[in-house]
Amino acid sequence: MAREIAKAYEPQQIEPRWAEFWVKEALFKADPNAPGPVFSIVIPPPNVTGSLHIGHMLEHTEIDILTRWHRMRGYNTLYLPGMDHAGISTQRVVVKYLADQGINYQKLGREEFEKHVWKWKEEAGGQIIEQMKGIGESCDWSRERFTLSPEMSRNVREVFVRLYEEGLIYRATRLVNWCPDCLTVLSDLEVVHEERQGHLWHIKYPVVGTKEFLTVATTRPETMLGDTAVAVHPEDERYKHLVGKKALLPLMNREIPIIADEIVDREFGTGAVKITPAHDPNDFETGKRHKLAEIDVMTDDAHMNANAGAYAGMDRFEARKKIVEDLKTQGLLAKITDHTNAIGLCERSKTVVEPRISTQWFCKMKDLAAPAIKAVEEYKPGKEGTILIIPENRRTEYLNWMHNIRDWTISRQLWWGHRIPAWYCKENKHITVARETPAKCATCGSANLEQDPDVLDTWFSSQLWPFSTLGWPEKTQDFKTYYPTTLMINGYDILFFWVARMIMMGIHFTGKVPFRTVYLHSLVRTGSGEKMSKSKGTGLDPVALNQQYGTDAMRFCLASMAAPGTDIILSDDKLASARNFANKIWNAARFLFVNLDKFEQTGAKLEELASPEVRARAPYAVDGKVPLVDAWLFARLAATVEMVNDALANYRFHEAAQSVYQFFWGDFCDWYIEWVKPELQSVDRERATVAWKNLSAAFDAALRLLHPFMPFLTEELWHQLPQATGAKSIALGHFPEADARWKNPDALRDVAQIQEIVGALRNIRADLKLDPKKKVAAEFATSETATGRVIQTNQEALERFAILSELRIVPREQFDAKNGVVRSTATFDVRLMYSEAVDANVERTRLKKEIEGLQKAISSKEKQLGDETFRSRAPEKIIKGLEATLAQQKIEQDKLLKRLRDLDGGSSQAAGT
RNA sequence: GGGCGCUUAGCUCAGCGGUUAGAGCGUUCGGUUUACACCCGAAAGGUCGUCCGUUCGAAUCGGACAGUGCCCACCA
Repeated sequence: MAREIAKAYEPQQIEPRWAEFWVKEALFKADPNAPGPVFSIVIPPPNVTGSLHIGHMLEHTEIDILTRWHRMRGYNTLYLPGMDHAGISTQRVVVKYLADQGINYQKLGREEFEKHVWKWKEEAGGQIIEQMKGIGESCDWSRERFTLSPEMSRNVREVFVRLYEEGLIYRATRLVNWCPDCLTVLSDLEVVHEERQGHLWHIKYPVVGTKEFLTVATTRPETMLGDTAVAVHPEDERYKHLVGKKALLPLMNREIPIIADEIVDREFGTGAVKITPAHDPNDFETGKRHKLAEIDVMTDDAHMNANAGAYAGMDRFEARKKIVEDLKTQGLLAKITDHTNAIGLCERSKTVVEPRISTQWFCKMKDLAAPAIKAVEEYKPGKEGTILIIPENRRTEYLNWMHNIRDWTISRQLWWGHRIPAWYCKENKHITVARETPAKCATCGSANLEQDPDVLDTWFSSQLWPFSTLGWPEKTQDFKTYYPTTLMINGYDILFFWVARMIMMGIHFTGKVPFRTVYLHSLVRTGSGEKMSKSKGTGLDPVALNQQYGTDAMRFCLASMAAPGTDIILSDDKLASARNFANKIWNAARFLFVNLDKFEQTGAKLEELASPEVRARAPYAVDGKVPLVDAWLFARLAATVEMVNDALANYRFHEAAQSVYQFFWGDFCDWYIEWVKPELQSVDRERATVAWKNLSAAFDAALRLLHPFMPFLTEELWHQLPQATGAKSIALGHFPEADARWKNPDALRDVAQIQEIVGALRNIRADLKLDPKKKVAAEFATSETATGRVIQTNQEALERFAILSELRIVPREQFDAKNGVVRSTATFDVRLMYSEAVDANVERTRLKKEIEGLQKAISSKEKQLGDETFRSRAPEKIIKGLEATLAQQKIEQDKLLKRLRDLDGGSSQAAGT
């Protein structure tokens, strides 16, 4: 069969086929009863509204690399996919979607709206799952989960009720973060702070019964309408006489007390502060201490309400302007100064958050946090119940945050989400919290019940993800086998939102940590270092880039940049480089297949040359001896496998990627393939057969090594290798092992020596600008007998690589360093016998530079070795190493100096000047 | 206000106590070698931000400073 294979790798032609194949064949379906050690990972569920962005691409690449790698090494592997219902985000998206069609969601009513969201989810949502399938993630699609499915709802209610019964969930009236745009309360984490240039307005409050004014400074004049006191520091001499008196609140003409409280900072502003308990967290506390009234002056959507007198109905910022104007008119505005402060914005809508008094549900965190802190603090490798967080600095961040954790506002004034399982009786407002809708009030027995209209924070259900997706609270086989999960990979931006809470809930409800290791990956940033964002137009679309460069190239590129702890800046350059690598692999395969066709034409049976069994027995020998380059390649392969295994075990994706890149391109293509070309075409069929067997075995191993990084390309090419029946996918095959048979330090050393000699000769040729086709003779001498033998037995390859007409090996003492162009190292001398005029000046400059470099190295070593303290304190190994290198460098330098002298001696002749 | 990073070749970044500091891209030179110009060969290019310290030895550890980025934080 002649293999038709495109000249350049075209991922677009290939990827969809395998993506479909992997899904259709349910290739990655996990079996909890399968043998082997377990590797389980649950996906950080992407938002149902989302499409794949570059951050997912990185995260999923890392997850999928590790998943495929484990699976190929015989682990019982589960990669569980799913999505998050993403309360606020989704509700916002669908509200807008409806509004675009002229539908007001509030008029629709709750039930109708929910139906619309589900419908929207079926039609437009979940795009990301299709995209994940398209990029070939090796998930078990039969276990796909959704945080708002009936099973998850049951779990959420279970958890809520238990926490309520344990007193860890409670209802209270507090000052909370209110988003006037989303019309819901937010948790502290959902408020993002931003430094803004603002002002400090100094406002004069007349003191009742005197001619005095008390001037307060505020950043938010509009809230003064709700002031219920003015506070000064009890020790402040300036104001002591006013404490106990009353101030007349400007614009409202309401008398409010002047109180003393230690919270006031005498240094800040005027040292007097207006107290607005309903609109400021500090003031709220102060108000409680002094039993002040709380006057809310705003509506849900941040307009002034009836309590705001003349300003009622105005937007809060308009009101601010108007109030400042009015104060100015009345002569009560003392001054305005510049002031920068960090204001809180809603994470979703970027609206300025309004602190507001509200009755909400909270989760008490301190007790839940304690064991979760312990699990991380007491981490030791292999110690049950402890968790490793990588990188290290995130571990510290986690612990700091956990030690200072505060209660979590879990209710949301939304319709999309898990409805709070609490009912109130209309008569007495008693609370009944229950798993199933109750028939009557648990306290008074009233049947007149009304469910709490609110839903839970999205993260309340996501925090249950690692166990709720595996069948909890039932002890299913999945749960028994796959929980605790092995690993959690996600971005450090949701360490507190999600990871911390999963750890707390996992421990609390299952008695076990939810995962053994957390690896927090980098964020992908724009060229200017900002976090990529679609709204700012700074995002890169991975789907388009995958289309352009190929998913494998994208994966490889991200992996090769994913050094732990540093963020990634992606660029076209790097993607192109990865794409070139894919193409390189493709073309190496083409080379292989061309040979394969040639072999078939000779009547050979491919199965006898390269069936999996044949491949597994490589490397093959000629006359009882494995050819040097084959031994070398397999030794390099073993070393690479070890590096990759070690790197991936430590989440060092960039090192793993770099190793396979170097192996495939540098070792396999540049040296091995070039080396064996003549053997493959050898008329000696036996010789050619061995070369073919070793080549195809090496290629097969390389494909398997590459597979976790580049699944599509490797799957495609692997299927074109001669297969025994029943081999379904490379993904189910074995990852290469660093086989003891492959390890071969001698071969590594010998080929390195040859590479060095070839390098020296090529360097001469390039210096002389020799015609690359012109074959020239060379002379070689060495003091090492082993090297001499290696050169002799590999003379043909050496001549080919250095384009020599012949390579003469001479005894050391017969080596003529005076003619031609010479390169020397401590162990060998090599001379290109090129008689035409050599520019002596160029040669002299090169020699001088090299000698200078050597001299620097020699001097520093001599100095160090001459130092008695160094000799007495440095380890033996270092000293011996230094001495050995020094000796080599001296030999080399002597040779170079001698040549420089020779050159100077005959310079006028050679240079022709 | 606290905390955490980063500063290494023109660019983007690895390396994080030991011998002449690496990669990719870019640059220069030379190539139509029948797998690949998404290629092959060669080369140039760095006092590892500055200063001080620890050490026999520092790009690597500690401190200060200067730039730069991020996270946390209820001083109006």
